[in-house]
Amino acid sequence: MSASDTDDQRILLIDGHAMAFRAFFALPADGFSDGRGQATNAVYGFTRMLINVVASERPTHVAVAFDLPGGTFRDRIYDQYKGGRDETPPAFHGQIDLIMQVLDALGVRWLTYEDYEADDIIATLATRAEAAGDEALIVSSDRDAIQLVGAKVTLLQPIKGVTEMRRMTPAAVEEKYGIPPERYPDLAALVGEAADNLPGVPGVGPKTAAKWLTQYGDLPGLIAHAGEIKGKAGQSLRDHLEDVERNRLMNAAYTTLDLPEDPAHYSLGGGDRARVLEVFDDLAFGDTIRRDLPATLLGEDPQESGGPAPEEAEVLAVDGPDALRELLGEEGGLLALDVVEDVRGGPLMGLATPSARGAIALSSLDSETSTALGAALEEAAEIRVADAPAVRSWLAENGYRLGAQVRDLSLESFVLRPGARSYDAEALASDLGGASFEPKPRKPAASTLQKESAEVRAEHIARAGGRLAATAAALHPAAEELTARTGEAPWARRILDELEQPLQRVLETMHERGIAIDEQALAALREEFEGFVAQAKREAGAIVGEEVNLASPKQLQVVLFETLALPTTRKISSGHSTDAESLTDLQESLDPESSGHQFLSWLLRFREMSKLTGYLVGLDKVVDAGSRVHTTFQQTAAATGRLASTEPNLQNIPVRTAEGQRIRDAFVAGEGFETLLTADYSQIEMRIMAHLSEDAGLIEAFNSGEDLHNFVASRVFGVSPDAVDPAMRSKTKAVSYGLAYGLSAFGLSRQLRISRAEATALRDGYFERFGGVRDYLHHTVETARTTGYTETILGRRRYLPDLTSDNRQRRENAERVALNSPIQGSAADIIKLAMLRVESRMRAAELSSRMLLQVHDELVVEVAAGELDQVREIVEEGMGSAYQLSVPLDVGVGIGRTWREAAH
DNA sequence: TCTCAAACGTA
DNA sequence: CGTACGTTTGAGAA
Repeated sequence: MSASDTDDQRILLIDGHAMAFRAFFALPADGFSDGRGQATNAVYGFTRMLINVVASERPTHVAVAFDLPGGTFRDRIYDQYKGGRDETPPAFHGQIDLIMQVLDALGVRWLTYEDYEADDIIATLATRAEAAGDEALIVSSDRDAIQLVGAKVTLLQPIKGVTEMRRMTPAAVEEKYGIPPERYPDLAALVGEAADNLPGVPGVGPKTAAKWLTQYGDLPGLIAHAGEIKGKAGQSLRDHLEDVERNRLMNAAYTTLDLPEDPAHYSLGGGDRARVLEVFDDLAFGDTIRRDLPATLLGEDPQESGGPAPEEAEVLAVDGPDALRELLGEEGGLLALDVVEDVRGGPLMGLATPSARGAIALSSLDSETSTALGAALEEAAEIRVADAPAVRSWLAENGYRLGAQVRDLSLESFVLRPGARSYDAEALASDLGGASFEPKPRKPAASTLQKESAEVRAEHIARAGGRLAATAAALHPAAEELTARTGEAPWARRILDELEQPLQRVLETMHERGIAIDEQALAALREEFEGFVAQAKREAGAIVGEEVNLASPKQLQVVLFETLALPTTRKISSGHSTDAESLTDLQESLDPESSGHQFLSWLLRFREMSKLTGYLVGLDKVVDAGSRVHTTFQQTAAATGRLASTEPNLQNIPVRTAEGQRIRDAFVAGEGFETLLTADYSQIEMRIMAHLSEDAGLIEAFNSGEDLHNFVASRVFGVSPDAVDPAMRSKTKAVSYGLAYGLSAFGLSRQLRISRAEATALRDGYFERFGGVRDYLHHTVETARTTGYTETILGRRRYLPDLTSDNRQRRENAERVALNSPIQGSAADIIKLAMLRVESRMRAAELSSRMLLQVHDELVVEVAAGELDQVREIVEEGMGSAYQLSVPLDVGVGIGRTWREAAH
C-alpha cells in the first residue's frame, strides 16, 4: 500500500457484544422478528448503528470484535469477574450469530480471540492504527475503552439507544473525568466497576480518585504514598489496596494479540448487495434499512461504477415521435419496460434500451407516437419485463400488445431462488440490476391531490416516470445477470423451459376465462348468511349485556376473561387466544347451561357465518359484467413451486362444512357450457412419499387396491385390514400426513389429543413398519444440510441456509421445511405438467371445453355440450400420466352443474 | 393511510 | 412444538 493511501485510513472498531446488547434493550424484542419466532431486534439495531456510523464517519476499514462464550484469562485471575450479571434474555439468543451473518454479507470482518475479550481485540487494533499514524474510531459502551483514546483514537460512546453517540477525544475525557485517557484505568481501579463486579475503594468516587491521581501522577505513585493520605478515604484506600491492584490488572487492555496484520484484511468493500438483501429478506427487515445501505459499506463506488446513478441518468420524456425515435435509437430490438397506473398521471411506462431510457405518459400520446410505440412493442426482438402477464394485461387495457419475444425475469429469478420477498420490477432492478431507489412515496390523500398545483403535480408525474425509466433500464443488467446464472444452472433452465414458461401462458388464459358465478344464488346465500351473523351478534350481545365487537379478539378477551371471568386459554403475544380451537376446548369445560357456554356458542356461530359471508362479499366485488370471476394465478408466490390464487383466492373456497359447500354451489358452468368437471389426484403427497422413499410397504399399499390409511393402519397396529377401526385409521392418517410436514411427537399428541408417550409409540410403530420412510426423511434433511438445498422430482430447488444455523428454532424450522418441500414441490411439479398436457390436448382436439382452475391437486374444467367423454378422457389421461412414479397416479373425476355437485 | 397480528379458509 | 398460501378485520403507528 502506498504512503498516500495510508494517509487517509480510518479504521472503525466496534464492540459487537456490547452494542448488540444495547440494541437489544433499546428496541422491543417482540417488535422485531423474522416471522419464524426468532427475535431480530438486536440484529436490526446493530445493523442500523453500523450503517449510521459508516455513513457519518466514512471509515475505510472496519472490524467488529466479539467475546467468545466461556471465560477469559481474567476469570482465572478473579473468579467473581463479571459475576452477578443477570441471565442473558432468551430472546437475545441467536442474535449474535445473525449479526455475524449480516457482517459476512456486508464484507465486514468480525473477530474473536480465545481467552481474551472484545476489548483486547479493539485495543490491539487501535494501538496498531495509532502506531501507523492512522485514525481509529471505537464504538463501545464499555468504559475500559476510554484508556485507548488518543490524538488519533476517538471513542464513540452510545448515549441513548445505539444511534446517539458521544465523541470522546482526549480533551473530552479530561473534561469529564479530570484526568487524561491513559490514566483512566487507574481511576477505574480506585472507583471500581459495578458492571464487571469489581468493587473499588469504598467512599472513593471519581472526583477523589482524579484528585489523588493528579497529585501523585499515577496509580503506582499513589500507592507508594498511600500512607500519607489523611482521613477516612485514606484509611479506606489502605484497607483495599489489594482490590485496587487486582482491578488495575483486570482493566488493562491487551494490545498485543496476534491478529491479521495486513490492513487490507479489514478494508471495506467486500460486500455483496444481493447477498445482503437476501439476508435482510431472511430477517424480514423492511425497506428503510435497505434503502439506507451506503454504497461505501458495500464497496460500491458510485463515482466509478459506470456513470451516474440510475435515477440521475437522463430520462427522455417521450412526448412525440421524435423523442420516441431518439429513445429507441438505431439498435431497435432489445427493450425493457415497467408500467404503473399512477394516481396523477394515469398509465405511465418506463421504456429502456440497453443505452437509453425514457418515460411515457400513455394518456397524452398523439396517435403517431402511439402507433410507433405499438409497433416497437410488437416487433421487438426481446422485451424484458417483470411479470409478463401483468404487463400484457395492463398494456391490453391501454390498447397495446406485446410481441412474442417477452422475457419474464421474475419467473427466472423465482426458479433460481424461490422464496424471496418480492420479484417485482423494482426488486429485480435493485437486487440484480444494480439500481437503487428512494423509498416509495406514500399514496396522497384525495384532498391533497385536489389542492396540488399544476407544477407540483407535473413534478410528481415526472418523478414517477423517472423511477419507471430507471427500473426499466436496470432490467437490462438484471437480465444479463439472470442469463449468466441460468447458464450455470441446467436444472433451472429445464424447469423454466419445460414447465414454468409454457405454463405462464396457460395461467394467463385461465385468468382470462374466469369461472361463472350464479349471482342470484350468491345474493340469496349472502342474505341468509348475513341474517345468521346478525342473529349471532344479537344473542351474544344479550348475554353479556354490553356492546362488543365480536370480530375484535382484543375486545373478546375482555369479555371472556374479565366480564365472564372464564378460565384463560393458551397464551399468545397479545394475551390469550380466542381462536376456534381454544374456544371449543374452553366451552367443553363449562356447564352447558352457563352464560359463558352460550356466549361461546354464539361467538363461534358468528365467526363461522361472518367468515362465509366474507367469501360472498369478496366474490361480489370481483364478479364481472358477464357474471364471471377471474382469479390470478401467481406463479412466483409459493417457495415450494405451488401456485397461489389471488383476487379472489379461489383455492380456499370452503368445502368442509355443509354451509361452506353451499358457496361452491354458486360456482357454475357458464353460458354455452353444459357442466363442470373436477378431477383430483388422490393422496398425491403420500404417493410421492412412496416414490421418493422407495419404501416397499408403502408402495405395496398403493398397489394393493386397499384403502391407503386402512392398509397402513393394519400394518402399524399389527391387525388384519378388516380389523382396523376408525380411530386407528384416523391416527395413522394423521401420522402419515404429519410426517410430510415434519410433525413432532409433541405436535402429534396435541393434534390427536393423546399422551406424549402414546404419540411417540405411534410414530415409532409407524417407522418400524415403514423403515424406508424414516430413512428417506432422515436422508432428505442430511443431504439438504450438505448441499444447502432440497430438490423435487423435476430438480426444482429450494435453498435452506438455516439448516446449519446454530439457532435451534431456526434450524428445526428449516428441517421441517426440508421434509415438506420435496413432497409438496413434487406434487406441484406433477400437476403443472398435467396442466400443460390437458391444455394442449384440449386445444389440439379443438374442443370448446376449457380448464378454469387449479387447486393444488385438483383441476376444474368447464365442459361444452357433447364434449364430456372426450374431456374426461383427456383430463384423466393427462393427469394420470403426467409423471411416472413408482406407484400409480390415481385420478378421481366428478361431473356436475356446480362446483359442489362436481365433487365426487 | 399503512402495517401488523390474529383468525381461518384451502391443499 | 406440522408445510404451503391469501384475505379480512381491528388496532395502533405514522
